[in-house]
Amino acid sequence: MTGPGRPAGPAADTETTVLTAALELLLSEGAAALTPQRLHAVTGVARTTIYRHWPLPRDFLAALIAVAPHESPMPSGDLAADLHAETDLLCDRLRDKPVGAFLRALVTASSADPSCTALRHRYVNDLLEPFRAALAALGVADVEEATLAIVSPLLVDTLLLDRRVDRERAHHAVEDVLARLGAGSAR
Amino acid sequence: MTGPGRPAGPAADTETTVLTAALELLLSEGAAALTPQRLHAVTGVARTTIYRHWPLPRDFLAALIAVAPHESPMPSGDLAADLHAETDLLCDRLRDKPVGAFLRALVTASSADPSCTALRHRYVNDLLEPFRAALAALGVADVEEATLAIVSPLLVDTLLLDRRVDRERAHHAVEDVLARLGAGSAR
Amino acid sequence: MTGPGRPAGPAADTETTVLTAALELLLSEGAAALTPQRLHAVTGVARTTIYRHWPLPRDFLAALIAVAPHESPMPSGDLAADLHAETDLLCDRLRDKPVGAFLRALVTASSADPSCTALRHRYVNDLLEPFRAALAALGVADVEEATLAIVSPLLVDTLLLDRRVDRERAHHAVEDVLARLGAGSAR
Amino acid sequence: MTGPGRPAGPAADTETTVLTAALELLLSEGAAALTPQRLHAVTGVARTTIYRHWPLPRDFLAALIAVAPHESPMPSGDLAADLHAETDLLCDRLRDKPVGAFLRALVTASSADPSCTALRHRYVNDLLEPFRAALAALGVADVEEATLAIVSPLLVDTLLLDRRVDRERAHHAVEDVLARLGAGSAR
DNA sequence: ATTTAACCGAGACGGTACGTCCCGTCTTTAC
DNA sequence: GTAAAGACGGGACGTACCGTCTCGGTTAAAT
Repeated sequence: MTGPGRPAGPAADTETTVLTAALELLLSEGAAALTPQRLHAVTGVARTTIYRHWPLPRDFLAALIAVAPHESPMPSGDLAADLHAETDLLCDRLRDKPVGAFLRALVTASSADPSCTALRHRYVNDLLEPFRAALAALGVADVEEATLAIVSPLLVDTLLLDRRVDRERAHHAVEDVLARLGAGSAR
Repeated sequence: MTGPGRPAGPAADTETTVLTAALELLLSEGAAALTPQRLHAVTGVARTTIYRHWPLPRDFLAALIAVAPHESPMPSGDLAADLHAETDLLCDRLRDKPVGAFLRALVTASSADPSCTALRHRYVNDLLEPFRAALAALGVADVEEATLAIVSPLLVDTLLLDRRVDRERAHHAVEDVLARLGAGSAR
Repeated sequence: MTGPGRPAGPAADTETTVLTAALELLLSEGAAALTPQRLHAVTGVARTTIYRHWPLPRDFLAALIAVAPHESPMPSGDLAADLHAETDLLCDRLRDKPVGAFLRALVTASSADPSCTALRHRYVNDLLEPFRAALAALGVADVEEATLAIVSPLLVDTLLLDRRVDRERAHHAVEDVLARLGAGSAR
Repeated sequence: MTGPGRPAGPAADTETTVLTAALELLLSEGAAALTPQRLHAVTGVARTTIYRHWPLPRDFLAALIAVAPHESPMPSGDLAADLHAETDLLCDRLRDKPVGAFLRALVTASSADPSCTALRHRYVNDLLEPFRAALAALGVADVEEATLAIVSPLLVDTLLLDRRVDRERAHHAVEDVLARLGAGSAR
């Protein structure tokens, strides 16, 4: 219905103001701080307005994830090299980048709101996807096992042990997978 | 109306009553439900009493972990067989046993209360310790890497992807480690 | 269960609702009943709302006193007659009118919260003021002494002895003051 | 920590210990502070013990009043002089002596606990009694009116206006009563 | 130019939970 | 019998958020 009146002018930059602050809050204080009250206090945007834009708590996380860049910078030719590059990228994103905070936030949020688990699955799968693709292209037998063999130590180090990811071990794991691949194909 | 004053009769064993209910709550509704109010509603124990016993939220988790059994039932002779047994045990504990819930709870809790991270580290390390010990006894070069190679896929499956642990892949990972050990010693 | 959120419809006039009930409570149960909890139970207004309007206990008393009428209905010509009329009015207000309850409440409240003493002084002085003015107009030597000679027996009867004020004695006291005035001027 | 159980040695004189502290508390913080909890904190006497000795809050006040000395130091011969002496005594007791605090406490307490009003009446009447007796002996017509004419200004000054009693005015009131008596008897 | 819809701000309100404090009763242990 | 220590249920307190709703004011199209 387009009667007389102002059509959907996306109007102010409220959204970006709030989401920027939301990201800062998420990184500095965790997912529990992502509350309308808190965002109002930080941004000055009225509480009412925030509720209008993101009625449910999970909407903040969803919006943040939607905004976050998913760049997979890998148009190389060498499949093995690509795998190493992808590993390097993930290590970077897990260190001081929002990925670690996002993972914690998603675990926390879905413990309170089951409707967040889907979000969490999507986010983790988006992290794993490049590895699955690369390993599938390499002809690995059990793609999922190989993917987790490379990625899961990094996640556990970050999420459960608060250790900095060990780049060397990560590449070592990649080489193991590739070695097993060669041995298998050579057999 | 029961009027003021302590109820007559010998006091019920408050601690076990509450902790039992707390465990049930943790398993059924997650860490966010582990609140004095909720425990009062479930157990009938007065809110005040609960605060008296566990003044801080983290005290519930600490008490539950302290109570939970840490049985490591493995006095076998064959080191490799022991590793497989330990793996089986962990798979069991991650399925329908409290371990998964504990991990989620610890991640959630330490996101709100930094003083819980120490608890989380201790708990995860207690999970990893048997593997570290077994692999060290076997003479593995990088014990930590091998431990995570076996355990971390299981944790990621449980914690982030809500998939049931894949026992077969777990044992496969154990064999890979053992095979690499043999190859390394043969080299 | 009505769910969260503000109830629909234009908000009832909360302030008058609560203050009316507060006055009734004060008269029927004394100052100790003037508590947010109690007012919530009586009026149905949410406890939170009550705290928003009157954050401190003394705010109830202040609001009630501010609302209570301070009518001094006396534009007569005969000064002596005016004094008797004022005395009658005070006797009325001390019987079954809120003044007695206010006095008790103010004594009670200022025993717990010293910031109420100022309120009490103001209230008592407002009671005494008409007498001071009338006696000053009559040229009484020690206005304060004469004022208290008339008023204080009434206050003590009401406040300390729970006796109904004795109108006859009050007027007798007025006449004594006037007589002494005549004797003094005649001397 | 000495653990539960009655401590060794002959029990200290609990009653006087507690009542002494109670008096101090009453004078320094008002009647609202006369609570078992508070007295335990001050005296170290176990809460249980305090409840056993004074089950109701009003029991503290009753005990304190019972202990307080009611000395009426007046074996003179001259009735008028005795009245002035009694007035002086009351002025003294209302200044920095417990009487003022007792009065406030009794008003406060009876606003919460109606069973205290009887106590209050008794206490006030004990204050008035010497005056009533003296005035009756002098043959005053309306004893009650004369009593209040002398005493009530002092009480109002102390209780409602927080002013120091005006000794001069008090004696002036006494003389007024005596003068009226002479005039009446001379008529 | 005037309508008209979309948006924002400020704030009131009912409600739930929190963590604390105190109350008054009861138990247990010790003298 | 009396005292101390302490556990317990209960009630109230004051605070913090939450989520909903009302009421104005502004702005930018569309008529």
